[in-house]
Amino acid sequence: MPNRKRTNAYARLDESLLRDLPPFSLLDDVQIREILDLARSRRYDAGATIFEEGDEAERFYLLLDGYMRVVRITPEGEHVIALHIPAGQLFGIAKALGRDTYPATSVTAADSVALSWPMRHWDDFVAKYEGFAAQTYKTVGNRVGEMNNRIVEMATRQVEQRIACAMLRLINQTGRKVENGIEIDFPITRQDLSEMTGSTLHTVSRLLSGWEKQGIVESGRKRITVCQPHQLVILSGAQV
Amino acid sequence: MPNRKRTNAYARLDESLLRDLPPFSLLDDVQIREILDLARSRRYDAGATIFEEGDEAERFYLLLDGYMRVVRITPEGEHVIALHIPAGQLFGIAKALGRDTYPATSVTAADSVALSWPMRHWDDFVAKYEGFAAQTYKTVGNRVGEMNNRIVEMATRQVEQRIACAMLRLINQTGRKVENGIEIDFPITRQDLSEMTGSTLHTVSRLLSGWEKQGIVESGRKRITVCQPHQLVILSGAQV
DNA sequence: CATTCAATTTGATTCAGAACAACAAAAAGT
DNA sequence: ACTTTTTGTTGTTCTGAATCAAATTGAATG
Repeated sequence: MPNRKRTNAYARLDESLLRDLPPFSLLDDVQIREILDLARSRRYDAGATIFEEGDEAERFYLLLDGYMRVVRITPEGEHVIALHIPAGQLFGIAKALGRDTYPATSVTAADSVALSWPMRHWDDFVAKYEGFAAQTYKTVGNRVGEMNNRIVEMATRQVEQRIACAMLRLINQTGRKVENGIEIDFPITRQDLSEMTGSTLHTVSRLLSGWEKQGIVESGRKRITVCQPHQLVILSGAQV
Repeated sequence: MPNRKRTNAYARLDESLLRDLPPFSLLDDVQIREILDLARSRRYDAGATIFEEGDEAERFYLLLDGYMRVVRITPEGEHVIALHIPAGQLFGIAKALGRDTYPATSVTAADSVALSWPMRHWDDFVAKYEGFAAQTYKTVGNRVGEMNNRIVEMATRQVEQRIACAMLRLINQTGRKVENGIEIDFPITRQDLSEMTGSTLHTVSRLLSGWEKQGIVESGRKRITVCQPHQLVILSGAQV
């Protein structure tokens, strides 16, 4: 059963929220106010499903805080994490792909806050706001690039390298500097990592144990700290 | 060394070439003439490289005839076929992804003819021609969808299923009805199939031999005919 | 027609990593 | 405090598919 728990947000909607985000970076305060007035803000608990693959694409979203993952589920029920979306990015932008339904499921990986707009405003936004379309192309382009890399990776690298790549991507996107290295800034399980790499939690667990012995990482429950990023880069076969 | 052989085209540029293609389907003959006058037409031998990953994205293309593949090459020199592009579609549309360089290499899989335009016309086209932008989004969206499927496939299916999927995709896109089944309408090697599925030519060869014994396919040098598409669907685990 | 080269087949061997299995430990409920 | 559930570890087995190694077939070339 889909997990759709949500909490209403009490976040104060302030112009400064959007001013520095790429999609709206070229707008003046009046325009930003205009956009904010159309937006709905919501808080989502970690693990909440925002929309599911195949749903009518009714709204598009901007992740203000937290972390999202784009998941696809096979007929057999296996989960594949296609992509991670860090705060500040748009998601659920089906219209930008010429689609009327969401092509994948969106699940929060951490407690998150997102703005959203009815999809009917999409064309207006594209037409009206300087650079919005261009930024959207770029976002889509980057994601296409990432997916492309994933395909190459899956086709040519073995599990250890793929997991190293996945972890490097995560610490690049959400790494938080801590005492003994860089920590992935949201709860992440071995299972998650296996769903990002097309492996099994067992294999991931073994690999992490090995890396821990070598002092490359330090991990606990739903928590991974990379102590020697450089070693991971070497293991990954570079070219992240 | 990149293989860049080309032959100049003598194809007669006729309005009817574009009239029925999605990107230009809503235009009148005057507009189409306009577009054609800006286009360059060229013929490419099978195996020709049209542009390479990382090249300055100087032109965008429309494949009129033939078949293209989008290839990525790893530092180790392994080839991964990311995508096939059938006649009638745009390619090399870096601008649509907000990029200034091509994100992958384009190689013809068969003798082909393509129109192309300088990239500086891109924004004009988007602004000027009704539906061009929308169709572009759709094209991009479809490719994103395909890539997404590839990722899921690689993460969850084993080689036999992946190869079955790849072949089904090919016969859907370019299948030509022949006496005893549907033939892939361009020269394709075991190696090609392995580069589409992240496998090896040996494994592909064995699998095809097996399928041939079962009467599912019939193959020769650079040639594959699917006699029982339905069986392939079953093998693929459906969900192509 | 002989030669060369590319594509394919097939066998033998090896091994990465999945699958299976059991247990441990932490967290969350009751 | 006790049970249940979730998450993680680790051992063992087994197999799919890569790798290694030849041989064969067919097309292209001079």
